[in-house]
Amino acid sequence: MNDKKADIVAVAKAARVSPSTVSRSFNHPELVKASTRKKIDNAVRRLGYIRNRAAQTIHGIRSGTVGLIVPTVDHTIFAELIQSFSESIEELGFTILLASHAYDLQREYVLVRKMLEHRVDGMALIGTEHAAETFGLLESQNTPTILLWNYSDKTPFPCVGSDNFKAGWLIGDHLGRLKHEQVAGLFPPTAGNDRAAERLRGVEAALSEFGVQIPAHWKFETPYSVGAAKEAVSRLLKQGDLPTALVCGNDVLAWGALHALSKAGINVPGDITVTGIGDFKGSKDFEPPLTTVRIPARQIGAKAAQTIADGIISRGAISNGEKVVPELLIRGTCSAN
Amino acid sequence: MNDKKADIVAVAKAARVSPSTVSRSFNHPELVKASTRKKIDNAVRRLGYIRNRAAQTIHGIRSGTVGLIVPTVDHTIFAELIQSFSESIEELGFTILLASHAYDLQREYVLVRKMLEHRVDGMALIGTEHAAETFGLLESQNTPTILLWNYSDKTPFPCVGSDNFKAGWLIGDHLGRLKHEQVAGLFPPTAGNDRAAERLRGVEAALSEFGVQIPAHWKFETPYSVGAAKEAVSRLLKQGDLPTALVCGNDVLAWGALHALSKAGINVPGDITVTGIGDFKGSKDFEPPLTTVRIPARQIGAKAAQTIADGIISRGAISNGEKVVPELLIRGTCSAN
DNA sequence: AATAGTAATGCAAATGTTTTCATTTTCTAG
DNA sequence: CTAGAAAATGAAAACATTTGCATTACTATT
Repeated sequence: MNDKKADIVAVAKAARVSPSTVSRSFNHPELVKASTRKKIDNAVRRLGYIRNRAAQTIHGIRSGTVGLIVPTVDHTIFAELIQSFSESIEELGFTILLASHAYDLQREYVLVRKMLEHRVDGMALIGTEHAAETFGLLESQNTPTILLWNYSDKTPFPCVGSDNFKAGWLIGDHLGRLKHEQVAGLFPPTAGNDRAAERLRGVEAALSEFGVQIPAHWKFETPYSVGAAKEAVSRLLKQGDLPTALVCGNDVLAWGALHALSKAGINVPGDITVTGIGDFKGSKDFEPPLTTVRIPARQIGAKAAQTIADGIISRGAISNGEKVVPELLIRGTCSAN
Repeated sequence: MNDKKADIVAVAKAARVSPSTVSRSFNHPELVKASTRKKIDNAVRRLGYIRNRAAQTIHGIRSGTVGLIVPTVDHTIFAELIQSFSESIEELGFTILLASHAYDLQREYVLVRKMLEHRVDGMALIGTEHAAETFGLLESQNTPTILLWNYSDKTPFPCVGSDNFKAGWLIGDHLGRLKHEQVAGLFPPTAGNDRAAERLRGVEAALSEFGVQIPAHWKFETPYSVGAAKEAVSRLLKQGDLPTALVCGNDVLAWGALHALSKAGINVPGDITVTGIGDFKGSKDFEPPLTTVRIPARQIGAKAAQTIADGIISRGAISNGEKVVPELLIRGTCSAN
């Protein structure tokens, strides 16, 4: 009986009104008499009718979706961001179309195209560095777009994010003040990752104000993983001489470093100072608690959702984004030299 | 010039063919002459035309989207799963619609409805426990649906997941063999979380075969977070007498426990044995490395994507799901009593 | 009781595609 | 060359909605 399709016209028939009235009763309920509305609601329930967004979208009505493309989901950084973005955007009545590009900006372009085919109402991308075609495409379709996580004012679309240079700088400056001169660095690959690149620049800039440099043999580039960081630090330890401080490009790398040091019986912060960036979940409760820079993912996600929703509703005219301020969190892994 | 909309008919006009031909050239290129195809491709490029999925979907053509609803994105467990599911499903030509319900099954129902409005081709949900209406809805629309992460054969839809009871059992059994008799437990809330509940049951079942029980004052229920676990274990330590083993419902809780013990100067595994479940990223490289049960998130995600895609393509007739076997990983945090 | 004004509804066109069927074009072979 | 087959294209209907405009049904006022 109900394994036939349930259109709006089936509903109309069942409620003994015209399809137009049914449609109106959904979209402009104030225009239809209460008693009629009740008849329609009953019919809807009886037939198990579910509205068809696709058929609405065709009329230039918003699709109610927002595209979100991240490098990967399973880095703590992004997971937290996605979660808060998703919560807020749902709250605002949209649904997320999600995809990941594994730091391949060409793949990102393809994904953006795909989302545009789905007629997303807006797009959110991570970072400020993207293929020129990606920007071009988004501009030509004038899709409200927002850049997350990093901040810059030289981008074609507004950003909601932190100043990653500043984040790195805070660490470098802190270490400088603590009189560290023998500093090692552990950073993720910077290709296709403007966030990491900026942080490293920031650290180095601040340190150089104190006349300190990270020597080449103490610069380690490792993938984003506890294991890789642990292994890299073990390598560093084998080199013999120990730096007095180890700067890590993000908290996950710092965790790995701390494990390696713990394994080697080296005391933190007694023998060596360690810092992270990001203040991921768990860093506060690490033992010892990790000194790091807070980049408030939840706040960025929520603000971004709000901004993009505004942009969608006001047809394209997106407000100016927001620069959220990174904050140095001094905890247990640092000591003066 | 191109700020007008770019339809298929605009393209047709520009290429001097009929809309039908343009459509065909996209969907059945073998039916249109190579030279014509080239003309069309040029026109497409010139006008910056992007296909409209919504308009296709209206014809009963697949929307190319799959809904994925998780309790939350920012738990390591789910992040890893989402990532691999997303990679695989993209590979197969679909895009994910993502939402989270924060362990509120009623909210989940609402989200499923919303996704059905978007005419997702399939749905993936976490766990086997869902609102009756949710199952009813999915059945009545006969949307290919798959249940992830947990496994059971009493569900209306196929599952791809692990036997969480077995996972818990492996831990309990291992501890029993190691002759532990004083066992404490640290578990997440089990309401709306069949996975956690099953694991706890499994642990207790295995222990009881050795005549061991977890006494009430050593049962701790804490939210999923390193901080909460750390705090709970600190409380346990204050109670005075120490168990010989501490079973944690998942690796994150185990991390928190290890930090608390480290802080208190209690040696693991010398003074106390600690176990996790899940084998999250980082557990292997913890110091000491965490004994846990591997539940292969990536494998589950990939298999699930494959299964749901098959189900979609073969119109509903979903194959039988898959039970992936949990595996005990004996690492550094356990010792015999 | 008639009229004006408003509230409620219906009709039909429009939205951007795909697809069936019919028609035209091209090719092959006799 | 031409018949016939095969290949390529086009016309029009269909898909599930929304909406502008026209119509009908009420309500209140005289």
